[in-house]
Amino acid sequence: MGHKDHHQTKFIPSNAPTSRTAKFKNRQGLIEATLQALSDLGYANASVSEIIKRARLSRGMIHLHFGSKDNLVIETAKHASERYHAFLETCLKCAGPSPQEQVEAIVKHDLSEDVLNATSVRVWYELRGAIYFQKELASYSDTRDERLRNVLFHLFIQLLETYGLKEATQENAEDVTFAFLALMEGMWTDYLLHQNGFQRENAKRSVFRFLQTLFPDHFDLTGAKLT
Amino acid sequence: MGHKDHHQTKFIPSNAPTSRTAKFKNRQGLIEATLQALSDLGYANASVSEIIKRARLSRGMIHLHFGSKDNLVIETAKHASERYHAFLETCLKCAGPSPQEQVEAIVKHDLSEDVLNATSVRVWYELRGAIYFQKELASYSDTRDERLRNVLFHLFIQLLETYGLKEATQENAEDVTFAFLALMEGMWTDYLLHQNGFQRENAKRSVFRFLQTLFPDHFDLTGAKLT
DNA sequence: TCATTGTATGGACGATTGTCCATTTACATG
DNA sequence: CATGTAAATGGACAATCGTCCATACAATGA
Repeated sequence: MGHKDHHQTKFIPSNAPTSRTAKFKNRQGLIEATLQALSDLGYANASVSEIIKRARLSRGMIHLHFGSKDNLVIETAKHASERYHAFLETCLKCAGPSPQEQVEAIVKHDLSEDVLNATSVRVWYELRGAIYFQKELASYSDTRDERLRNVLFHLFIQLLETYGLKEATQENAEDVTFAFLALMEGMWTDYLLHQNGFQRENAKRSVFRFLQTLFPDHFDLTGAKLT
Repeated sequence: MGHKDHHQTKFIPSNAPTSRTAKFKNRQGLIEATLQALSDLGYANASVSEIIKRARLSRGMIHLHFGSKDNLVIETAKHASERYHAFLETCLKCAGPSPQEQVEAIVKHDLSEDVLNATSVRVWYELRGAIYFQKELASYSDTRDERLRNVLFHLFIQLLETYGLKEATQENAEDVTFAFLALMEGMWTDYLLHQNGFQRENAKRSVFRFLQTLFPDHFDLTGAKLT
C-alpha cells in the first residue's frame, strides 16, 4: 500500500534521479537496518522480515543487493568493522606521538560514546557469537584483534624500555598487551550487561588506574577526566 | 524405528524400573543436550529438533518436562549457573582463609579446565546474548555477578587496608574489583575467540602480574604456576 | 490378571523462516 | 514521445520453527 510512497518520500525528496545514488542509498539502508535489527532483536531474531521492515524496503531487495541474508550480515559486519578502525585511526592521528598519548587515545576511543554505545555493543556481541556458525564473519568481527594488538604491543615495549627493564621486556609487553585488551573487552561486556548502571567515567578511571600502577611515570588519573 | 531401542539401551541397561529415576534422567538428558546444542550451534540454531536429536528422545519430551522450549533454556541456564557457583564455593572453602589465598582461588577456579572450557564458554556467551530477548535468563546468567562482586570487594578492601591507605580505600576497592572482573571477563572472551591459540598459563600469569603490581607484598608470579 | 496411572512417542498443525521470480515501476536514451 | 534497461516490488515456495495431542507403552496396585 504505502510502500512506494514511503520509499519516494525517503529517498527522492523532489524529483532527483533514482538510478545509482538511490541504489547505493538502499544498500546502505539495508546495512543500517541490519545493524538496528541485530541490536534490537539479536542474531537469532533478526529475520529478513524484521530487517526489511526497518529499512522500509521490499522483501526482494536483500537478494537483489546482497544475494543472500548471510551475505548481508557479512557485509554489515564489514561495514561496522571498517567504521571502527577508521575512527580509531583518526583518533590516533589526532593524538600526540608519545606512547602514553597514543595509549590514552586508544582508551578514550574505545570508551567514547561514538564507539561504546547501546547499538554498537549489542551488534558487536551478536556478530562475535555468530562467528561459530558463520565462519566468514571472523575476518570482519575482528575488532580489537591483531592490528590493534600489534600497535599496543609496540607502544608498551616503548613504555617498558624507559624503565630500563631490558631483560624481560618482550614477555612483559606481551602480558601487558594481553591484560590491557582483556580489560577493555571486559569493560565492553560490563556495559552490555549493566547498561543502566554503567558509568563511563568509572570505567576510564579503572583503566587509567591500571595503567598508572604499571607505568607510574607516564599515567595518572587526570587522563581519565579529559575528553 | 530404533527410537525405543536407543532409549532402552541408554537408560535401562538391564531391566531396572523406569518411572521416576528415568524421568529425572531424561530431564537431565534434555538439559545436557541443550548445553551441547547451544555450544555446537549457538542460540540461534539450537532448535527443538537439534536438542532432541542430541538427547535421543522424542519430540514431545520438551513440552512434557518443561512446558516450552523457552523454559528448557531457562532451566538449562539455571543448571549451568548453579554448577558454576557450587564449584566456586568448593574452591573457596578448600583454599586458605587469607584474602590473597581467596583471590588466588577465584582466579584458578575461573581459569581451570572445569570452568573455562570450549563448551561452557560457548554456552555462557550465547545465554548472555539471549538475555536481551529472554529477560528471565538474566537471573541465571549472572555468572560473576553481584555475589562474586561483593566477595571480591571485601577481599580487596582487606588487602588495601594492609597498606594503610585508609583514605581512598572504598573507591580504590571498587575500582580494583571492577577492573579485576573486567580482566577475567576479557580472558574468557579471549578464550572464546582464540581457542586454539589460548594459553591457560599465559592468562594466569597475566592476571597474577596484574595482582602483583597492585599488591606487591601479597602476590607474585609463582602463584600462577601452581594448580 | 486387569485396570490405572504416569511416561514417552512421533506426526500434525499453523506460523515463520530465507530464497526466488514474475511483474511493475521509473529513469535514461534514441 | 517511444523504447530499453536497471531497480524495486511483494507474493509464492519449500523448509523448518515450536507447540500440542492422540496414541502407545510400561510399571504399579487391586
